[in-house]
Amino acid sequence: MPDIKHFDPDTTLDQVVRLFWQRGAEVTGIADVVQATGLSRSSLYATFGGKSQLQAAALGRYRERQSRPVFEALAADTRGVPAIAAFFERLVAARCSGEHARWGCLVTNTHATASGGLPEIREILDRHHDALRAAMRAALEVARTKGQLRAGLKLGDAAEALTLQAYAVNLRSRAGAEAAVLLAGVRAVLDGFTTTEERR
Amino acid sequence: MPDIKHFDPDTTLDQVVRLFWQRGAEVTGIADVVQATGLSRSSLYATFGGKSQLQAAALGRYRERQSRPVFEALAADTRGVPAIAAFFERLVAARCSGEHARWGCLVTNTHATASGGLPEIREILDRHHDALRAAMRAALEVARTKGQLRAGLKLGDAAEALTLQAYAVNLRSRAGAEAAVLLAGVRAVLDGFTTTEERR
DNA sequence: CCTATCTTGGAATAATCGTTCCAAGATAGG
DNA sequence: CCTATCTTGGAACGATTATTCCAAGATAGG
Repeated sequence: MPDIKHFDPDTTLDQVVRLFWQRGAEVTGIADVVQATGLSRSSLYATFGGKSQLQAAALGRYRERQSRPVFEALAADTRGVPAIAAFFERLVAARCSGEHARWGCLVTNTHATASGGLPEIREILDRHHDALRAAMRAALEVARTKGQLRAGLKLGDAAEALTLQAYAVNLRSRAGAEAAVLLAGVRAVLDGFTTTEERR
Repeated sequence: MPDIKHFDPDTTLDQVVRLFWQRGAEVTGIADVVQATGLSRSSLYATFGGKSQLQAAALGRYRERQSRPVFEALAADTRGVPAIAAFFERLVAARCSGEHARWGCLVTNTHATASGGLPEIREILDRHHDALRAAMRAALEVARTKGQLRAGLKLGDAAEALTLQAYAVNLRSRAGAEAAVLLAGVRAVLDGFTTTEERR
């Protein structure tokens, strides 16, 4: 009997992600969302609830669409250290050029905002962190079996270090850092983890 | 002939720094500043100008009071690698415990906000980055003369990597990361830069 | 076609945003 | 003490904030 939605909530959420990602969720008003999506306040609130819920939904969508594919690609890449290197090369490229250049990472940005203090949001941040560290560790474990890693390296600590490095790349890229500089920093960390003959 | 200020702009700016640092500058309103400092809007605007200028002033004050002493201590510490280790130990301690626990770093946080896009602010961010990297490099150069660093390590790249690592520590600490985890990550990076016998 | 039920557009809400303005108060040189 | 000049308190500004509400529109089962 009832009416159905006159829009697609999925594509709407994608538009919201772009908005929050580029400008920042805190400074993006509902009016901006209304204008960008073209739909009315009623539909917006009926579908997503308040702004904080919209923010959480956008963050989840970002992880799903942007982060997860890359994390899975890293975990599935069986090359070891070159897999990690490739991850960072693609990361730096995405952060410094293309349509999302200078946008940083929505998850990373959220860490620094007031919304990052909300328990609901912080749980997402932690899940994101665990996911990236796990993918890093998986790649490192492959690297170890291939003898690419220096003796005595703790894989958990190394995975944490590389994950932190990724955050910093996201952060500095937003301020306009050069790709070559970021890549050189990452490479220095990675080289420190590998055996001498494995570096290139 | 004229009247003089009935308050001390210096202590006022310190209070503003605390406010912007803890809560975030974007979500902190002028009303909050008025309440925290106890002075009126008139005095605030007459002394500091608008909010964006107040933000820039607070950022500069933060660098002066919080960052500079620590950076100088790092650059002046002649122990080499232990100096860098000590820097990070104090950093993690300051970020995870004490009165500023979970506040992160005002400069790091600003990277992720919309204000970080303003040319005036971005220049401060870049100066901060250069200052920390220079201090790191100075410590690394001492370390090299002491034979603490592994052969082939590029000091500039290593300094950049450590600087990035510091940003990430600031970021993750705000989301409640554990000190031990952060320290283990940092230590992994640093160990990768040092000679085998120098690690501990 | 009718009607129950949802959706939609858009007005209206109260609160808060950064900023401005002015009269009243305070100060120090003459 | 007087007065020129700055500072201060606080009201007021229009714009924007997130959110609510309701009548009008749209849909699909009966």
